[in-house]
Amino acid sequence: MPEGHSIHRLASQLSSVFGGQRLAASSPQGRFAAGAAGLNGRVLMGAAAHGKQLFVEFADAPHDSHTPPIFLRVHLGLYGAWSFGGDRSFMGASSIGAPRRVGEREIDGTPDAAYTGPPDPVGAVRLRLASDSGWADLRGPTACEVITGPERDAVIDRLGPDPLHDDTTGDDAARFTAGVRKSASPVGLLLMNQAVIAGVGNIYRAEALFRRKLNPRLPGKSVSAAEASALWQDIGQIMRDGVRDGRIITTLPVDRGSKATRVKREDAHYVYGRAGLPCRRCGTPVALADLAARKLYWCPDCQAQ
DNA sequence: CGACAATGTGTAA
DNA sequence: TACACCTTGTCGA
Repeated sequence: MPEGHSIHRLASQLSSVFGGQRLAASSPQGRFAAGAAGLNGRVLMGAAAHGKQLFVEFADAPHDSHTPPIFLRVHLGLYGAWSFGGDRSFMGASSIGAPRRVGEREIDGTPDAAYTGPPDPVGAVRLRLASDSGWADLRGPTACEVITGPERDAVIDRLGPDPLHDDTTGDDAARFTAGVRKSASPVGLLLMNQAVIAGVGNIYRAEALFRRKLNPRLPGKSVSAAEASALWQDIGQIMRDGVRDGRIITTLPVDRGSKATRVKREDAHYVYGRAGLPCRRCGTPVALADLAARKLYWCPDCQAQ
């Protein structure tokens, strides 16, 4: 799926194109008809991400402080995606979510100079949001529901710290470090556990462990506090890069085959999706194994321990 | 056209 | 550990 960086981009996009506006909501596919009816005609107040969870806040009126807000909770799962279109105010990504091919960039949008309204829905559109100036279509989410504020808080409480949130006090880093070091589970599993760290998926898992030279099978309790902290910092850096770029690029320029400014798809990662290909650092073939029903990639030499 | 894989998670056994 | 979920694109027959 879209890992945490894509969900943060989505939250920004939804806030910037729909914030403060009264929206029409519908479910062309029909599977979210009741939920869409509950959102229809409400004002989108803002959107926020926690890990891979997206929360969109709706109010009855722009400055209504009497009626409690309601929240749309969306989890894209493995293949969910949003697409956008509209006039100049819809500049930015036109598609965020599951890519056509692994490593593909999220697609840049071109504004429609003479926007007259949303197109006929293509495929299975679970939810369509539309303002006077544009539209957003949601396809294939694992979760799509309307919930209350306390229900949203309960979802967030079950999640670990999100490395894309500001961590000015260091509390989040400390929570992550403690979560790793108290567990006998392999660190490669812990990074995929959203209660330990929210937003990391299979690509960031593989790439962060390579960059820190950590063996994915190393038990969490064997990771030093200093190394856990460095891992947290590095994940934060590569995920912030992902938010900026709209794609996951974890290689340093020195480790890429091409010197081109535009990073080629095949040069974007160290180990993810590179089973059998030579490691960019040492030339050893990248290994592949199944771990908890997910593909695990690592360099047996660079990540020997 | 069918089979299959894909940045994921929840449930049952 | 398996598979259900349920969407899209790709690849092979």
